[in-house]
Amino acid sequence: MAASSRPSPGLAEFERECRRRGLAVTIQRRTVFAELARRRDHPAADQVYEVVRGRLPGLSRTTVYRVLETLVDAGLARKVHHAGGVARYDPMTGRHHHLACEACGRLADLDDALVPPLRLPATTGTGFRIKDYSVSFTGLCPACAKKKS
Amino acid sequence: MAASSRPSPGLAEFERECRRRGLAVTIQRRTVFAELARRRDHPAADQVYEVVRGRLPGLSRTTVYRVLETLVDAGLARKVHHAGGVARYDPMTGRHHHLACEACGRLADLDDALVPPLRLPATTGTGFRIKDYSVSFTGLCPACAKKKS
DNA sequence: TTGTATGCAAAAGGTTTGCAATGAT
DNA sequence: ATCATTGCAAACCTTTTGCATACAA
Repeated sequence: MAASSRPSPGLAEFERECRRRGLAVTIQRRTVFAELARRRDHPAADQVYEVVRGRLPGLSRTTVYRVLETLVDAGLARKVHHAGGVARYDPMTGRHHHLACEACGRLADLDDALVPPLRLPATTGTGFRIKDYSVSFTGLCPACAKKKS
Repeated sequence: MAASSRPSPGLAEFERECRRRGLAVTIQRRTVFAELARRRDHPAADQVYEVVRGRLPGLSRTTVYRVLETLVDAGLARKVHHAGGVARYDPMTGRHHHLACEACGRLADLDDALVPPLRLPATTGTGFRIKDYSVSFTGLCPACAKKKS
């Protein structure tokens, strides 16, 4: 389906970016990155931890938090804050948008190609320098829409 | 300036809504509401607490959290989650958008009239039922833009 | 008077930090 | 060999919860 067609950066790009920044390519970083890149559901740090620890016994939760933060700093991931107060991570790709279910909090991606392009408001009167944008569509996910009808 | 022209619900509307829902109109609720309605910077619960306690000595932080949640349930405020992981509150009004500074986390409102209307993506292929949307413009606030140049 | 709302204190997440040990370069 | 990274445990911060008291209706 269109909303999940968005490509994510591969391991090759990950290693290149680490080297470029002088970051050690550790097994923890590689595995966390691979798991995040694979997913389309904006996992929270803890969700990544639960999966990756299966492959890396002895992995520390702290490390997952630190690696995710490192990925954000390196421009390989984004940190997003939606309902619930927990930070969620999004593999970095081009502009894309979100569908947020107001009933259950589920979050899905929406490809930019499906959203009519938006002219950036030229002058906001605030002196704000706009670089990009992202649209949050709110409504009901299929499961919750079904429940309500 | 245009971005701050958005009106917010007044005390009258607040009291009417409380009565309609059988909520007691307490001094705490009135004062927290008034403070939130006054502000355009999406304060966190703690920021509201720090101000309101000045007017209401003995006010409990817990109460501020509870009152804000009540306002959200009553449709008088919105809870928004942007950078930082702390919940921030927005006096409820019509559709509006946000300017988020990616350097300092500052958040400002942007009136819907300044953003070209967006046709909702009709079929997303996901079965999602879209009801509304909000655009987050990211970039640099005036202060941070200045620092970087 | 009756039941809701508040205040306090303690608990409950999620996330960060200090420090010694480990591992990548 | 050297410095960054990891793991552990404890600290931190925001938010929530239980319960007795106070207050609006």
